[in-house]
Amino acid sequence: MAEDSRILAGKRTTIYDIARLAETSASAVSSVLNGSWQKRRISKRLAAKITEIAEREGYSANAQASLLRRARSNIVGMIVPKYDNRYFGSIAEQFEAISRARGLFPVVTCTQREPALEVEAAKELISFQAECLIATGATDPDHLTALCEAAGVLSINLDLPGNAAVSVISDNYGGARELTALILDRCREIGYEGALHFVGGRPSDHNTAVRLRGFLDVHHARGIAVPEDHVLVPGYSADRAEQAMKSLSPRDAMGIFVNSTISLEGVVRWSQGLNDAARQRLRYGCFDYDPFAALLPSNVGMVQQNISKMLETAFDIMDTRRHPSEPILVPCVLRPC
Amino acid sequence: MAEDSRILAGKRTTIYDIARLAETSASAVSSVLNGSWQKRRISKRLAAKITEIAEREGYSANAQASLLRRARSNIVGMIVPKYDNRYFGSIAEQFEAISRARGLFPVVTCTQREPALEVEAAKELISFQAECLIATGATDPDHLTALCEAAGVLSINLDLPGNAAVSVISDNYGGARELTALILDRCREIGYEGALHFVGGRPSDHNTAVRLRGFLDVHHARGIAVPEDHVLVPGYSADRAEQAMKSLSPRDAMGIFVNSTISLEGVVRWSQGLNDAARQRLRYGCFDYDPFAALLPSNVGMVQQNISKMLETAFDIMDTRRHPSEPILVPCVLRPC
DNA sequence: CAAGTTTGCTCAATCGATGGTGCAAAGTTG
DNA sequence: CAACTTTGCACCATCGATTGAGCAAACTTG
Repeated sequence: MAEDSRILAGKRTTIYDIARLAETSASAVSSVLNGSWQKRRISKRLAAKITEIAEREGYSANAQASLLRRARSNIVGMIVPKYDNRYFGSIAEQFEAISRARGLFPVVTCTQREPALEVEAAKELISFQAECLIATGATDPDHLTALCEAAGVLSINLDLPGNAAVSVISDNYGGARELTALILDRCREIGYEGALHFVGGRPSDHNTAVRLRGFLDVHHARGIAVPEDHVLVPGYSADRAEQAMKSLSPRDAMGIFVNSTISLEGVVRWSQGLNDAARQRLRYGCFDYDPFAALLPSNVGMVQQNISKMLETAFDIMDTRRHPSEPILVPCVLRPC
Repeated sequence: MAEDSRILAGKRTTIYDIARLAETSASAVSSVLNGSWQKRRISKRLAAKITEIAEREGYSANAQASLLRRARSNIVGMIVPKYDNRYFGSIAEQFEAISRARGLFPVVTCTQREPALEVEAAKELISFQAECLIATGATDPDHLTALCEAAGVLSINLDLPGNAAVSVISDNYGGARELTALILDRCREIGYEGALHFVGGRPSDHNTAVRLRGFLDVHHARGIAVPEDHVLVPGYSADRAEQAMKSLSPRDAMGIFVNSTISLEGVVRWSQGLNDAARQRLRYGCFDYDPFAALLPSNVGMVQQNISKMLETAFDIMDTRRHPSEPILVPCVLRPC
C-alpha cells in the first residue's frame, strides 16, 4: 500500500513519490493529475498507470505549491458579520454554491461586526491570494477596499455600500417605505393612528439611515409627526433593543418598525413582559425575514431581501469588472404576515 | 509610492521587491516581516527600515509560498451542513472565534447535507494542507475520516458520530427523554394523554435514531403505546415535514416531538392551516433552539445543545490527540417555553 | 594586538507543482 | 531510405517565503 517510509516521516505523498512508483517523471505525473496530459501528449497508457497509482496511494495535490506556481488562484473570499440570522446565513450558503458551480474555491469568514476582525480577515484572504473579496455588511468597507486595491484584489461591497468599490445593496428606502405603510395601515385597524417607533440599527450605518428616511417620509406623507424619542438605534443587538424598549414609558397602543431580526429578538423579549391588553394593541413589522418570527401574532409583515439577485449581480461584476460608481439597488419583497 | 513596473505587470509585491528597495537581502526582509528577525540577529535599524518600506508598498505576504515552505499550516477546516439555523450557525461562529484566538486559520464550508459535496469539500481542505478537519453533521463521516487518514489529517466528528474517528456529540438520548416528558406533561394539562408524534430527521441518521429511542422509552415508561404511524421521519426539510403533517388524519388534540428547527418550520406552517380549536389543543416541543420559535404559543420547550462545551472538547482533542473510541457525550439544556 | 566572541547580514537550498523547451523514437512521405 | 513530422516523454527553471550555514566586520578579552 502506501509507502511506509513516507508514513513514518509524517509527510504527504508528492508527485515525485508517484513518479518514482510509476517509473516516470514528475512533470508527467503533474500533467496527468491536473488534466493537462492530452495537451502535453502523454499516452493514455501512462496516464492510466499514473492515475491508478495516485489513487492507490491516496495522493492529494498540495494546493499551496500548485497555487504558488499558477497565475490564478480561483479563491474567492467573503466576509460576513454573523451567522445568527437567515439573511447572512443564506448569503453565505448561496455564495458558496455559486462559487463552486463556477469552479472557484469560496472562503467565507464571519467577523462579528468588529472592524478589527474585518481588517484581519481581509488581510488574511488577500494573503491567501484571493482574487476577489466580497465585503458583506462591513462596518468600514472603504478600508477593506483600500487593502484590496493595494494587492490588486477586486473588492465588492454587499449589503452595505462603500465609496471606493462597487456596491450591491437592497433598495432599503423602497422596502422601508412599504413596510412603514403596512404597519401604519395595520395600526389603524386597531384604532391607533399615531407615529410608529423605529427600533434597531445604528445611526452611523448607511442602511439604518436610509431605512429611517423611508420611515420618516411615509409618516410625513401621511401628515404624522414623528417625535424624536420614537427613533431608537442602539445598534444591532437583541439586548440593547430590549433595553431600549424597556426604557420607554408604557403606552396604550403602539406600532414598531423593527430594523433587523436581531433587534426583533429584543423587541419580542420585551413584549413578553407586557400584559395581555397591551400586547393586543401592539403591532410591528421587521426589515429582514425569519420564518418563525413571521408567525408571531403581533407581526404584520417582514421585508425579505433578494439575496439571489444580489449575488448574481455581484458575480456579474466579477466577470465583467464593470465598475459603476453608484450602488446597484436590488428591490426587496414585502411579505405580509 | 508603489513601484509602477509592478503595478503595470499586475503582480504583487514580494520580499525581493522590498529587498531591492531597502538595499538588503530577501532573507532579511522575510525574517523581519514574519517576526523572526531577533532570532536571526537583524539590527533594529534595518528592521525598522524594512517594516516601513513594506508598509508603504502595501506588502502582503504570499501565504501559499509561506505555507509551502513551513511545516505546519495552522489551517483548520470545518464542514457544516447548513447555515439556516442557530445551531450550525453558532457552531461555525464559535469555531472561527476559537480558532482565531489560537492563532489558527479557520476555513468553514457548508455542504448542504450532500454526501458528494462533503467529500469534495474535505478533499479541498486536505489539499490546502488543513491540519484538522471537523466534520459537523456529516452524512458519511467515516468516508471523510478515511480521506483524512490517508493524508495524515486529524479528523473529528461533531454532532453526528462516526466509527473511524473521535466523535463529540450531544447527549441526544437524555435530551430527547427530557423533552418528551415535558411535552407529555403539557399535553396532560390540556387533557390529552395519548402518544405524541415524532416528526423530522431521517431513519438512517444516528441522532434521529437515538432521539427516537429516548422518545419511545419515555412513552413506554409511562405505559403509553406509540403507534407506528406516529413516527414521521421524512428527512431534515421543512417542506417534507409539512407534507408529512398534512398526510395525517385530523385529530382532536395532539402533541409533537419535533426533531430539528428546520422540521419545526414545516410543522408550524402546517399548524397555520388548522382551525382555532385544533390549534388550542396542539402542543409541541423541538430538539434544537430558536429564539423566535421559542415564543410560538403551542411551543412548550426546546432543547438547546451545548455548543461551547462541544467545541471546547473538540479543540481539547486537537491538542492532546486523545482518541477515545466511544463518542463523547455533552449534555443538553432543556429550555421550557 | 592576537585570539576569540558577538553582531549583522547574505547565500543558496528547499518546499511541490507547473509548463516551456528539448530530444529521442516512431511514423510518414516522396 | 533520406528527410521530415508526429508522438511521448524528461529536464529544469520558476513561483515566493523560509532557514541552515557561512562569513566579514565589530567588539571583547587577556
